[in-house]
Amino acid sequence: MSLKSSNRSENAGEDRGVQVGLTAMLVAVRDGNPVVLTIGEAAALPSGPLESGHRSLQAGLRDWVEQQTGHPLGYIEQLYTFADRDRPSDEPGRRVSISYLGLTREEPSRAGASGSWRNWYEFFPWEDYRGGAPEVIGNTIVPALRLWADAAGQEEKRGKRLQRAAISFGFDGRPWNEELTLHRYELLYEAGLVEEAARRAGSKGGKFVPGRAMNGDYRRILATGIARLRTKIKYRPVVFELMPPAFTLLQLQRAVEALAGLTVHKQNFRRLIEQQDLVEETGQMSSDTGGRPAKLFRFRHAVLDERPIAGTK
Amino acid sequence: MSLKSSNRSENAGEDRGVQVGLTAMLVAVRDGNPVVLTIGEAAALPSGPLESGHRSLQAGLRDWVEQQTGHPLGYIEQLYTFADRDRPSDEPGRRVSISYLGLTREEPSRAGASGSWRNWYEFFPWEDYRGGAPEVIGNTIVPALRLWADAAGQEEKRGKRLQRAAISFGFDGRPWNEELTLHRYELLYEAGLVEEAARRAGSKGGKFVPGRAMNGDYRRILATGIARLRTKIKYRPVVFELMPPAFTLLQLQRAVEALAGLTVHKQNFRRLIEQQDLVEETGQMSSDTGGRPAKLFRFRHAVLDERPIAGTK
DNA sequence: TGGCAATATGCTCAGGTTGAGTATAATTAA
DNA sequence: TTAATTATACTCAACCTGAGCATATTGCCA
Repeated sequence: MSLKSSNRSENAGEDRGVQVGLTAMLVAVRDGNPVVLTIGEAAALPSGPLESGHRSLQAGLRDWVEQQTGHPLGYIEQLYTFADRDRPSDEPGRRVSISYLGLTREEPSRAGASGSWRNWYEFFPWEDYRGGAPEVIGNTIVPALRLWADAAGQEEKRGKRLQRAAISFGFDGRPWNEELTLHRYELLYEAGLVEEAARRAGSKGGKFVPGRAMNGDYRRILATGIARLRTKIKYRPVVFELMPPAFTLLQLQRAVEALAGLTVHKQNFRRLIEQQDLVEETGQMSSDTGGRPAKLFRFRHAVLDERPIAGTK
Repeated sequence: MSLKSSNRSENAGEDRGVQVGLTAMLVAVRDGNPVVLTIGEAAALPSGPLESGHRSLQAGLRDWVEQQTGHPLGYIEQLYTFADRDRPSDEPGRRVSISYLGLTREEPSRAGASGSWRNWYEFFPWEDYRGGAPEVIGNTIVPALRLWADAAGQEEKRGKRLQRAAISFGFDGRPWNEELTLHRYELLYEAGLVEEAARRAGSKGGKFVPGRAMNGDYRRILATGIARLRTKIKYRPVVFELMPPAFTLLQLQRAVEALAGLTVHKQNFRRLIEQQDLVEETGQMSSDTGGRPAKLFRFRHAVLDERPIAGTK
């Protein structure tokens, strides 16, 4: 491989190495809402550099999250790796971030715990369809995206922009697709409708769509995680990572709805869960339903061994 | 964040930075078989370090692949990032690898092209179900996995191992699931049935399952890419990245079958493709079918803009 | 005490999707 | 001329899915 050595001379930067950062999006469900663990006024996610003392990427991540939030990590999976796009080019070295999605039962915070749990719809108000189409879409987003489409020079480009916007946000007769969270955020970013985009462009101006902005790429990581989770609950029983040991079917349904940002048909939901043998009765009943008492169920952990696909779809 | 500074003193290694490697699994379909681009006697994949001259991760990857193989990259997507597990702990610094999947129409190699295209079933002979269950599964793999299960101490552990093996490889009455490629490779690795596992453990011995081994984690990356592709063709029209500009429906079907390692029902396949409007007639006919001439089709690129989900399932 | 609101739970049904097959057409090679 | 090979149209039963109706238990309140 003579190529390597010939190339090396041109790029002195290589020897300096690269800063590798680990970032976690930690999710729980609280009071029927999806929440994420944030630090620093909800503008950042728990994160820190990969160090030589870390035995693995996941071990490093656990280290940082526990140090910064006092919260232990349960189920985690890798989301995406990217080179920071907000990094000024004159800085020495560069930064690569590896992001992870973690699921947990949100327990009462322990000694030394810090950070705050935020409803993820604070960051993405347009993603919550549980009460029907969010008003922000019709009031603000669609008009703004129409303006953005009109700003395209040629007619053809205008049509493409409009079509993409309509598919992403479900207007002009198109259906809402809850899995497109990342597409939607990227579209808003491209259209300059989120603060992060203006920040990067250097321009402070513009009118932004509602929704709390974050530092760097953090909100993008959230969007990636939401999209991943919304896809994954359909074919893997990951919701149960977010549930207490015993729960009613309605509680389970509410958790799924919280993540998906959609309501589902109650009877069909129960049919789905039961015919897949995802749960078993504990024998107990819950009486604090506000109506007829409900059976309590627990997750059948054996399904993890029994079948490669099983979920809430 | 006082935590950071307090931590930094304990880990001098952090300042040295980390070597970040970029690795590509480049896929094409040739003569109805899936092929991957390898270098160095088919024991490695095109790869190289991220350098400061690279504007992005993808740009860096393109650089290395073009230098090492002379082949330009088309469609690419990120696969997974991992810290090398074969790295001796006494080496300074550490290495992080970011792997990508690339799809291309395999064109006649250009000037300066090197590397060789290999049928991916050379590396995973047990993954090709197109001619029915591969003999290697019944002859070699199942018996070896039964021995491995028996070697478990307790009865309960033995049962779990056997169940996992049966699910992965589709025996004991369980169906074959072509998407479990990565699970299968990891199971064989855990059972010590692939050369890479023995290499890592230091032991040279053991009898291995047929299939060409590779250096480092390369075969694991291949397994990840195959699994990703087999999942993805079902809901995104990525097969067309691998097809020539015009093709018959049977050629398209053969490409899908090559990737999935399965045969499909011809009439139903056509129904699926046509009712999704994935293709349009070119008006030409192909006469070298060996039978009745077939209409030639091209991919309707507009579907990429029209719908978020569309594929061969 | 009786009615109402809220929830739980069982069942039906129409429409669409899917897997598998039959039937027929148009070529080439022997 | 026949057989082999591929293309293409159509059918059908089984299953899955979305939507709704009906009834059962509870707490709360007038």
